[in-house]
Amino acid sequence: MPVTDKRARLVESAKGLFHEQGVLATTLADVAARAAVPLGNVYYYFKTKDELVCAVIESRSDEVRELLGRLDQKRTPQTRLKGLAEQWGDASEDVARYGCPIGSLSSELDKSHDTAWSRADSPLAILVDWSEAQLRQMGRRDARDLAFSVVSRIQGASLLAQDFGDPEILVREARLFERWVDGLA
Amino acid sequence: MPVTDKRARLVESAKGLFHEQGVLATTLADVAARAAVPLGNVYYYFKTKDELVCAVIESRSDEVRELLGRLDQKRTPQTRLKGLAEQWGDASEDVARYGCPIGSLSSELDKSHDTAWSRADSPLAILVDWSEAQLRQMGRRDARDLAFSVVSRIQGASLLAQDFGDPEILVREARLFERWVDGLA
DNA sequence: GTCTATAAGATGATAGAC
DNA sequence: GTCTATCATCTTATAGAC
Repeated sequence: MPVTDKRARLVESAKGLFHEQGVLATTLADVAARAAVPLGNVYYYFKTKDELVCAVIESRSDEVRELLGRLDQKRTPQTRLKGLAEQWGDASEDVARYGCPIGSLSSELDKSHDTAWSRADSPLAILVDWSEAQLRQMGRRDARDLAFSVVSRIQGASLLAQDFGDPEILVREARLFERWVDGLA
Repeated sequence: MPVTDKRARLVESAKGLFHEQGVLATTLADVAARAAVPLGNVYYYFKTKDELVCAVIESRSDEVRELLGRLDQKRTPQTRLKGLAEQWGDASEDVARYGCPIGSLSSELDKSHDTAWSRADSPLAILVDWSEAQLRQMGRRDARDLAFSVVSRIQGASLLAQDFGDPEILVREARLFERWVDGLA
């Protein structure tokens, strides 16, 4: 399974289309077309559509880890947590149009019990674990519960922003979130 | 378009299957089978699959209005809001398995821009409006923003409970939510 | 109103030439 | 490694008998 340019292009294409249209609504012909790869050639890189889905999940997880790595540069756990919410606020236009790239992906895939994608390394789980670490550094005993709360609010706000088609919902919730973090001390 | 027993059975069947498998993953053959109605007969009641989807959305909206009507019996806006979160806590097993029936439905349909279902009467919008009314009765100037926060938290927790396959996440978030409502006063 | 049979089109996947 | 052509299947939707 060589890592060629075409393979990367296919994953990138699928990532975008899965976000915009959903996984089930996206055909391999769509993916191939956007990547400028002939349909039949897709099967050289991915034996099945499920395999392509797995590759997309992995890629999303990598993105999340990269983002968290950048946030880790910030000095305090409080600013790091606020930086997380800020990220969704910055992407609010995109999220309002198509939903959160990782939330909507997880939501759709969790329905099909194809155990191909294990829950262990879900992108959402990475976010929760990281948030828990920040809250623990802040001395919170209930770090785990609060971590779920953190990701909950971001994901819920993303869903509403999408449903109402209004990016401002996400921006306002990010602001409320910042105040909440300040209140934790 | 007569309202027969069969029509009701088809809507009920679709409602369940859309929740368990998603809208796109559910075929009209599935819906017909669960409703014990021959496939061809489905088209007497619904000209297209989209029409059936609209009927399901309407039915979900009715369910929400019914729930909120029951909660309106409670004495204070605080207990009414807590009653809302309690509802999701009670259904946590189901939500952890298949996601929130209205959240996952909205999330999936918001991707397909088929304007067949107007955003005006989305079940989520009904929840937000009602929450806003409660918060306004509590004297909050920022009632609208907080209302989005209320529904956000419930929806976000539902998504995480589904992704982690753990109903307790929803129960714990409901508990945190109750404390938050008490702190608003 | 009800149901069977089937048309029409799309989609995942494969065979095999180059 | 790459691509064309195509198969097999599934799914929405319709035609038309009862």
